[in-house]
Amino acid sequence: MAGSADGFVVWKDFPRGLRILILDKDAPSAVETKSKLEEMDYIVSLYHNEEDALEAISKEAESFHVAVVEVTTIDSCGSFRFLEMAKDIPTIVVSDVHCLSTMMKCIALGAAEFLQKPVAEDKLRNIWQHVVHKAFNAGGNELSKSLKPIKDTVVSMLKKHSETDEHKIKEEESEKDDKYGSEKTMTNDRFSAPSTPQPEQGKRFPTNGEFQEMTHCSIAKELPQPRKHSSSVSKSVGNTCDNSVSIAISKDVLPSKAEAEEEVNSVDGSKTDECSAVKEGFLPSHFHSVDGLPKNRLSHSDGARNNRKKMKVDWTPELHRQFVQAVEQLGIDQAIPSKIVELMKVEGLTRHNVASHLQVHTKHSLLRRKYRMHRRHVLPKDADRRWQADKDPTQRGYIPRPVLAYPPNHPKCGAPTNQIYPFWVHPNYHSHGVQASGQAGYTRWHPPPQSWPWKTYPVVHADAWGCPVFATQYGQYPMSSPLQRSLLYGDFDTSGDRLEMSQESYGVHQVEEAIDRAIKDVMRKPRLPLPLGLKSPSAEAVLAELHRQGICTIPPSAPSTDPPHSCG
DNA sequence: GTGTAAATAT
DNA sequence: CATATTTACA
Repeated sequence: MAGSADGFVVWKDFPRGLRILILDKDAPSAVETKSKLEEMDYIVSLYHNEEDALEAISKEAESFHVAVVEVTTIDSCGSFRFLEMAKDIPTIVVSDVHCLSTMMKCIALGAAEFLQKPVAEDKLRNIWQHVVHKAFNAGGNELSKSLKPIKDTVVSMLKKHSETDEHKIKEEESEKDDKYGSEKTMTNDRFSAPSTPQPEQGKRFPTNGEFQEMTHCSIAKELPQPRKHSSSVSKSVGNTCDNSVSIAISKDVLPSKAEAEEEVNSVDGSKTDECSAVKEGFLPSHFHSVDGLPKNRLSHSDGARNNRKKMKVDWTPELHRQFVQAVEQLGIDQAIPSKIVELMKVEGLTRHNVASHLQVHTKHSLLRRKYRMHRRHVLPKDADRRWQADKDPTQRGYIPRPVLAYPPNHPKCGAPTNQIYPFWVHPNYHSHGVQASGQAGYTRWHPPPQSWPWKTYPVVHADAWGCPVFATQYGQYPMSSPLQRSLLYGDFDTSGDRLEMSQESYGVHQVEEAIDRAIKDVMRKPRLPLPLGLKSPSAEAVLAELHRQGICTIPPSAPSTDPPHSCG
């Protein structure tokens, strides 16, 4: 059944046509198994004694892709012998024996899996997995001729695995789905072999208290039989809903070693889902360390569900990190989804994914929202152009921008910062805060009243947030680094990002974080009617929070609030 | 394509 | 129940 072209053979309808050898003395059950397998389009050869079986495989090593042998309490020697002799063929042992030691022995002898009889149809159906496994783990050198095409096929499928393949796969799936749905895999007993390396979303396996960066597959929950096995890499066949292309390999790796190994990789074309299968770098290495950027990986490897439904991106700290980096590199006014995606160079990650992420991590912060609003209204104008003009990507990827303000007291803010924006600085600020703190160089930036961001947010009503509290705060602190950075970092642990933000943005970061929290805090307590309420309480809360955070730079700008001047 | 808000899934 | 993601829209 294997499409026979030469060189790169692609197995059409892959599992179909796989040759299976059955060694079973128990005629009845063996015959039954045989017929079942044949129904599944496998080519089956049944042998009743190891002699014949061994002879068969010895004659032509390539004759079979998988072997299914029975082991009985009475006479298991033959089977054991077969196991020993047929190391080259993935062998599944089926048996009535529930003896752990026997099972172990079989496995030790090389059995790919030990299945209790009666063997569920699912197991049989997915028997091909062993072949694929073998194909990918045989170690490129000794890839038998029969395995080669399989590997090629799988790789091929994984590569494109886009629309095209899904069709075929889908067909098969559909027909299987039905069956799966009704047939409960009878888990024979607690000793039953590990079933299917289920594309199980590698729920993170905590690794030495460290971060876990493993493949995280996102699979739809439509798994017929959501069985969970933690076996990350195993030789087992079971029911996989996604036959064919989803080989999810989860590995427990130490973060540090991350570099050494390739991460998930995915098919680039597909926008909805990708497969991740990486092992020994067999898969097309879609990764490329990007300049500057740390190696990119899409941690959210995803079980490529046949149904190109939707996959969820697992924003692991790592991924997020990349995201942040991209954003900061782009600079605030260029940090748009599409560009971020590009920069991230994470395969499979879509613009949408990024957009969402961006949204969340920004929405999260009212500040950011304000910024956005602001940007939207202001940037398009000349102010924007001016900035754009200075654009100089060479500078560490940042786009230098006019310094608008310095935080009067913040130590870290003295350094020249290249990205300071006149964020949501309320007009009043200019008359109060600026003056007070002597921000001489503050650019004249008076956005038209209508463009004030917070007018849109009842919660952040101007009356409430009127510069006194927030605007002022912000006016005080320079956004020394891309705003995103701060905000984004605020959401995640920044432990590893210090490098980047060390000199200039650290303080800012804290400030923003503090403010962010304060806002959150306040908003959580809707004591007063939002439209006009927040004012006093919010100011207090914010200030308090700021203080608590050690931010002591509260300029004398808040008319309604007693401006705490400094603290420690 | 972008930015949001609403819907949903977790 | 809150958060995180996706989907739908402007």
